[in-house]
Amino acid sequence: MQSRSPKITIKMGGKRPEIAPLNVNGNHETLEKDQTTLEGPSVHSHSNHETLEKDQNALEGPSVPSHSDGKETDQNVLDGSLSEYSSEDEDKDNDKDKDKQIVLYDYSLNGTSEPVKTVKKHKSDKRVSFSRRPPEVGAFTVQCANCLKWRLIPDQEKYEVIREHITEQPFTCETTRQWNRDVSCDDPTDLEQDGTRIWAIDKPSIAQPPPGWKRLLRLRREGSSKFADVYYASPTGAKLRSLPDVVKYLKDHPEHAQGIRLERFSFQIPRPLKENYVKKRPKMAASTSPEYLEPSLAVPVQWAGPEKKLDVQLAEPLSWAGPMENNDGVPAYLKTPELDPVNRAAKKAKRYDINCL
DNA sequence: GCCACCGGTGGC
DNA sequence: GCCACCGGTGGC
Repeated sequence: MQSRSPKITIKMGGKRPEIAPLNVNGNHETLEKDQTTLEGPSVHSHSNHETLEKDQNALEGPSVPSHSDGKETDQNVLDGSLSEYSSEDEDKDNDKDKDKQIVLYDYSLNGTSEPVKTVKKHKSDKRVSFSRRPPEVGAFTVQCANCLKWRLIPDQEKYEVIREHITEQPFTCETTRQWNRDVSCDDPTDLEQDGTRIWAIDKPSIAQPPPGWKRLLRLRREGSSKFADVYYASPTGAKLRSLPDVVKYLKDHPEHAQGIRLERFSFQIPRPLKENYVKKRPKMAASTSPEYLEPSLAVPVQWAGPEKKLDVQLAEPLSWAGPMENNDGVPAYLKTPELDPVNRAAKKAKRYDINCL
C-alpha cells in the first residue's frame, strides 16, 4: 500500500520441493492487509521426496509486499514458501493429492520464475520423509529503490553482493542488467506476494563469505524457537555455527586462516514477516491460559516494534553507483564491507584474539 | 556415530 | 525482545 523503502528478499521453498502455487486454500485477499503476509496459508507442501532432492533452487517470489506499516524500510527480505507438511495433513487431504504437484524452479534460468521441473507427488512414497522438513529459501528478491517492485535475483552469489552493498548502492530495476535482463520500473513486479510462501526480511550489509567459504541459511519450521540458523561451510566442508567455532577452526587450520577477516562472518538471521512464525518465549506472568488463546489473536500489536532500528539503517537509498558491474564477471568482493552496525558478532569478533585479522 | 535440527538462555 | 551461542537428540 503505501510507500516503503526497498528491501531485499529471499524466498524459501526452493531447493526443497514445494507445492505449486495453486491455492489449495488460498485466500489471497486477506493478505493484502498488513497481516503479515504469508503463510502459505495453508498451502502445505510436502517437503520432501527423495527424488526431488535434486539441486535446483527455486525461484519465485513475492511482489510488493504490503505491509502497511510504513516502517519496514529498506531491507533485505527473505521470502519463501512454506514447505511443510505433516503426516496428518497428508491423511486429510489425500484426496486432493492429485491436484498437488511439487514444483522446482531453477536458478540457472536467469531471472525467470518458470518452473523447470514438476514432479508429481506420489502417495505411496514413504510418507515419513514428507514430514518435518523445514522450508528452504527458494528465491532471492530485492526491491527496487525507485518503483518498489520486486526483482528476482538469479542466484545467491549475486544476492549476497547486492545485500552487502545495498546501503551504499541501492538496488534498482536497472541493476538487473548486470545479468542481462532488461526490465524497467514500468514492467510488472517479478513476484507477487500472494500468500503462497513465506517472506522474511534479511539483514543488510552482511559481508560475502570469504572466498572458498559458503554462508548457509537454514530455516526452521514454523513454531520453532528461532526462525533460522546460519552456518558457514569452510573450504574443507566443515560447518561452523558460531564465531567461536570459526575462530577455533581458523586456529586449527592456519593454512586457511590467511587473510580471513572475522568481520566477514555474520550469523545474523532474517526476520520472518509472518507474525507468529517463531514461537514466542512464554511469559512468566500468571494471567491467562495460553493454551486456549486463539492464535490469531495472539499479538495484536503488530509493529510495536523492537527491531526497528534495523529498518532505519537500511532506510535511505543513496545514490546509485553501480556495484558489481565491473562486468568482467568479477563480483565485488574484495571490497571490505562496511560493518553492519548492528552486527554484534562482528564487533565482538574483534575481541577474539586471533592473528588472522 | 554423525549431523541436521531444535530448544533454551545469558547477556545485552 | 533479540542475538549469539551451545547442548540435546532423533533419525539416518
